[in-house]
Amino acid sequence: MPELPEVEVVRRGLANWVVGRTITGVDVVDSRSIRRHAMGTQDFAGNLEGTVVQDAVRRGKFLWLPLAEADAVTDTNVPDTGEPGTAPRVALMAHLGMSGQLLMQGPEVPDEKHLKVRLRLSPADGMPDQLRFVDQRIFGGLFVTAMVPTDDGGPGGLGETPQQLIPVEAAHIARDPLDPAFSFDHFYSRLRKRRSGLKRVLLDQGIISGIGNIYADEALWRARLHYARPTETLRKADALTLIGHTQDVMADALAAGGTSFDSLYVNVNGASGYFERSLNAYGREGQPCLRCAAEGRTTLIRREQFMNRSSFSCPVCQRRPRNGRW
DNA sequence: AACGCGACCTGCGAGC
DNA sequence: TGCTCGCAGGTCGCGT
Repeated sequence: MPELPEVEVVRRGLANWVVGRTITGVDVVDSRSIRRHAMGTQDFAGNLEGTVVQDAVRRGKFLWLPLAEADAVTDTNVPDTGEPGTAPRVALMAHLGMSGQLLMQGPEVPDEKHLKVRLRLSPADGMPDQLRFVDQRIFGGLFVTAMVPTDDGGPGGLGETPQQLIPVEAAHIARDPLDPAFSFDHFYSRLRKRRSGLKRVLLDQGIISGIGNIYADEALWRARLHYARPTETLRKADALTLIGHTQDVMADALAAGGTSFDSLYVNVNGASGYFERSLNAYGREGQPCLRCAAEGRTTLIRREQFMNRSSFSCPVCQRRPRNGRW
């Protein structure tokens, strides 16, 4: 399932293959994949056809392509800017959800079983002319929306050009740990104002983005912290260590081309990731904690339900509180 | 404010 | 063999 490193891999692929090209046609094969586009299929296609892709930008797990010269946007998601004569800047937003893929394919490649949307692109030397959105579980999707000014300045995501605009639907998403504009102090102050469990905050995309269930467990394991640790007891040094580990684990995954568990996820060029072999906690229920093993203990990774999902951790390295004290 | 939960989906493996 | 059931996951929106 794509998390931040995988989405970044896709973003880079889009930057290479799609930026500068014109969208010449749109086939919506399954309208469920554009259900966040309130005005429906015709409006979706109409807003895309004839536009030029200007950039590929990411914030957390949201990914978007700013579009030049789109016709007037009629999407009701979009607030009126009130500026007469200036159409709002629009973007094609994408979220990969659980199983979404963006694939560059030539016309000779048969439609994928779970093909949902096909964008036809103007010809470009040596590049396939279709961008396909393929999604088995349909948690992801595409929609066209307007962009509004960011309130926190700085570059948006890891796009190569500074972004002053962000799609309204991504405006509530916090900076991610790989973002050059990520501020640890800002994150820590927000964390300390929360009265919640540590993992809950790690998964809250409004406080820190890009972390999903897998990397949350991995970072907590590396930092030797329990998922239910009350945020108000977390010292700054511990938080700093934790964030350092999220950055490490994501950077490792990015270097490896992204994680893939079940071959649902493929990057924009169609190559699977292979980082899953490096996981220390996630999915390792009943297997030895490798850190304990290195220290001569045999401890088995446990699985518990937390936030209605599985949490994997080491019962020795990542202790629960005793007498309520951490 | 914090949290739980249902809805949205499909495929897969376990159990009968 | 074929059925049902539970599970996997991210995000959003609603109820408490």
